[in-house]
Amino acid sequence: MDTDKTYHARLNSIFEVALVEEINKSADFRVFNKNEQIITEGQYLKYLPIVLNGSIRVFQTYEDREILLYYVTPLKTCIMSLSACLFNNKSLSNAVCEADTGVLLIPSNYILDWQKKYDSWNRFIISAYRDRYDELLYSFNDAVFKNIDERAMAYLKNYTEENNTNKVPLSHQALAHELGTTRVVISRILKNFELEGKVILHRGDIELKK
Amino acid sequence: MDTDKTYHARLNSIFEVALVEEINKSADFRVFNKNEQIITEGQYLKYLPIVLNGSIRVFQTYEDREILLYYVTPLKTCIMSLSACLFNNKSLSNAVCEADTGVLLIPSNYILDWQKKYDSWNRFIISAYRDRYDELLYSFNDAVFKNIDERAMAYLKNYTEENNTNKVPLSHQALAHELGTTRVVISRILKNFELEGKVILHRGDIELKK
DNA sequence: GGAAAACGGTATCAAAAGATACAAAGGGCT
DNA sequence: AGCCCTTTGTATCTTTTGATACCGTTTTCC
Repeated sequence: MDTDKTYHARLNSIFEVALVEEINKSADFRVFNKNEQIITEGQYLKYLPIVLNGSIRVFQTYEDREILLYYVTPLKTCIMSLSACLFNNKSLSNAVCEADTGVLLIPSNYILDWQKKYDSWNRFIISAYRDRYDELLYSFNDAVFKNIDERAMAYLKNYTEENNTNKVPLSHQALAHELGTTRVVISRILKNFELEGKVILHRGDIELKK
Repeated sequence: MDTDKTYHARLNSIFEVALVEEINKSADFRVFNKNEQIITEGQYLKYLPIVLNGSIRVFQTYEDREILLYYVTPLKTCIMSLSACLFNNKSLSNAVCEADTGVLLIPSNYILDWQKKYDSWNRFIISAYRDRYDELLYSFNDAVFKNIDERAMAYLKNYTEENNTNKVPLSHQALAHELGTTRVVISRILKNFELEGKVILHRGDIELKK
């Protein structure tokens, strides 16, 4: 768990000093447990969450299906919450912790306030939207123009690069879910990758060979 | 073409009075011709466009393919331009007029300025991002979870509802492009729709039956 | 230890979608 | 009228993906 110090240092790396002070004054810090549901569809929100450590999975449900939107990782916020807060709408999505997660809760009335006072807050908010949009656009293009095996390999490569490892700790089922397909399809593809010498399969994780 | 009056009335419907005055003082109004390219990939932007009439198609190119992002319609802005302006990055997309189009050009230095002064501007900017995100999310889910015939029908229905007509003025080729597939596939699907009595096909447009 | 759940392998069949090729019709232009 | 380009119709073949079923192994939990 974070000490107060590292948590300050982190905020200072993206916000101006005066804003960090305001945050410390006005925001609550809360820790949620792994698998705890923070937000449920239909709920009104009074706080904008900023993750300090851990990770939150954000998804919608549609016709019994869970539609993964994104993960909120440290120093990021959740644009679905932002939209809901700002326009005082019901949340359209759910948020569940992937791990024990420390979150700053910004009371929603400060959002527009800070927009008016702090450039760094403005950039933070806009970047949040922009980054999610780019991410989604990328996924969309992949989904429309690429085959699943390419998408799967891209996912594996991306994961290993971002997390600086060569093992992706997902079951076939979980990977299928990430890509919006079914377990059998993923098993088939991964087996082919293994035969081609591109990966080594273990129970519960996939090892990417160089 | 718009007179000054209707153009004022339009801005007043979304912005506070003081902001409309600032816009009139600081922004350029320009008219572009149909098929004129306003923005090219790689270009730096000094202005944020707000469309007053007409329509702008925004797209990226990737491996010889044109990837349609969205259309900018009246009283909307272009979030790709916004991102480029705000972070002083090269534009990642192209913008071409679909029709003769009147555009307000906001010098980029005013964007953050107005964020600090006007609630309505804040909401305008955030809504712009939110709406595009929602739009793209919707398309993404369709692409991943639905068959092309469903997507095609959804497109037709959506078009006729939004434009209050029962004819969609697109060639099969153009519709294929909208949905990221090929002409033959669309022709096949539309022919089926016709046999099922759902549409009537004409050269250059598709008529949706009730 | 034993039952239940999660995980992974694999075969078979069906459906969806893409690729290619060719023909015919419509519409504009000289 | 004659030419050309765009649009549409359609057949054939292949590839990709999904659906279902069944089995064996590993893990988890009482």
